[in-house]
Amino acid sequence: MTGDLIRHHITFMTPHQGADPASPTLDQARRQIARYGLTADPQAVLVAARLMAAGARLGQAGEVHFGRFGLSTGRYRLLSDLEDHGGEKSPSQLAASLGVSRATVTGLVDGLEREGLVARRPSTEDGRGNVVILTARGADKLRDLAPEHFARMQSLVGGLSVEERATFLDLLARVVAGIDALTEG
Amino acid sequence: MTGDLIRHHITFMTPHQGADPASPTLDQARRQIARYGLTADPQAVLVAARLMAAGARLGQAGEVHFGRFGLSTGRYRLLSDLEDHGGEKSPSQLAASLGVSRATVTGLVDGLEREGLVARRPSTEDGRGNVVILTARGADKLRDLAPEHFARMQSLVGGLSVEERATFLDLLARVVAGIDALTEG
DNA sequence: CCCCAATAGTTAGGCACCTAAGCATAAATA
DNA sequence: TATTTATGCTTAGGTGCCTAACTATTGGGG
Repeated sequence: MTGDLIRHHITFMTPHQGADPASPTLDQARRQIARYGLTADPQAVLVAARLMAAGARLGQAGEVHFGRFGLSTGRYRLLSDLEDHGGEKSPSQLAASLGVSRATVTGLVDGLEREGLVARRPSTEDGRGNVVILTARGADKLRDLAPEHFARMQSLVGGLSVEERATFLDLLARVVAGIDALTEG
Repeated sequence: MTGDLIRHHITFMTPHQGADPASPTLDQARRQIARYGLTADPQAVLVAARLMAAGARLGQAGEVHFGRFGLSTGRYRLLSDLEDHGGEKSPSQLAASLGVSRATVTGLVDGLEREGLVARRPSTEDGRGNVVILTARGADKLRDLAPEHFARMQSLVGGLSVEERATFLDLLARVVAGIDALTEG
């Protein structure tokens, strides 16, 4: 029962057909810019808006995807990161490599521990530290979901050729580099 | 990375130089695929993983961005959508155009109403319905944040030329179309 | 040697998002 | 017309993410 707490997310998400509600149009961008007499480039604004919308949709789809396995994106990433590092890591290290706060790691580990996929052990080196370890059940879970997981990841970008994927990867990296520009200043 | 919301815990991250924590590498993808003897294309998996990571980072950066104005991404989108439709719309319509559940709209409107940026009025046509209206304060808020908002949106994609942005927009749209493939089946 | 700053982890409070269940009212049907 | 079904919105409960504050331990400087 506890394992299904996340699963219920997958029932919803009626795939919107036709006009994507969360996908802004060039006209919208133009109108919004014109409304206040600004000089921004509508195309640039459109790309940024579409990107943010895509990110949100992708995030939700990711939750649905991992929900199939009784996991969430965050829990999967933690499990996977643990596996990549010999199945043992401190919460602080996990927070750093996952790019989330330590408080978030506490919550993720709480959930995974309830499911028996990881366990906490006191650190032998640091009296204040813990070590999160991947249990046999956790390793099994990763092994079981791997085939479907990777197949679906592939299908996500299946609409692009190898060359297009390379291009996309390059452009995406440069946009990601621009994220700081969005928050700085 | 994403900004001030997360920046602080980077400061106490182990002075680990190197790769962006939340950005997977090709080697990681290869290793994960090899671990279970799968046949997935590492490049495709990498692109998908990077995209999801980018989406998450972008979402967080967006929260930082809108946080500057005392808003959140969801609240801004609701306000903006309202403005685009004459400043008046029902919660159901808002939910549809924002691509979120009606329950989420209830929460967003609750918050915006507390701030005085929107107001609820009973519908004159449907006894069970409400109408959410943009208040003068809400319109002011949108006007005030517009210059900085659009400037930052532009700077997000400032690293790309006009042609590259067009290419990116096209590729992004095709990946978005592949999102359904991720959840279907 | 002791005190205090830095660090590890958790807890508390907040927002956004979800599903499911609860009301109220409207529309459709018997 | 009366009953059933559908729709509009809210509420309850759950998850992930955050910041800030709190506890415990480590370790450096007076």
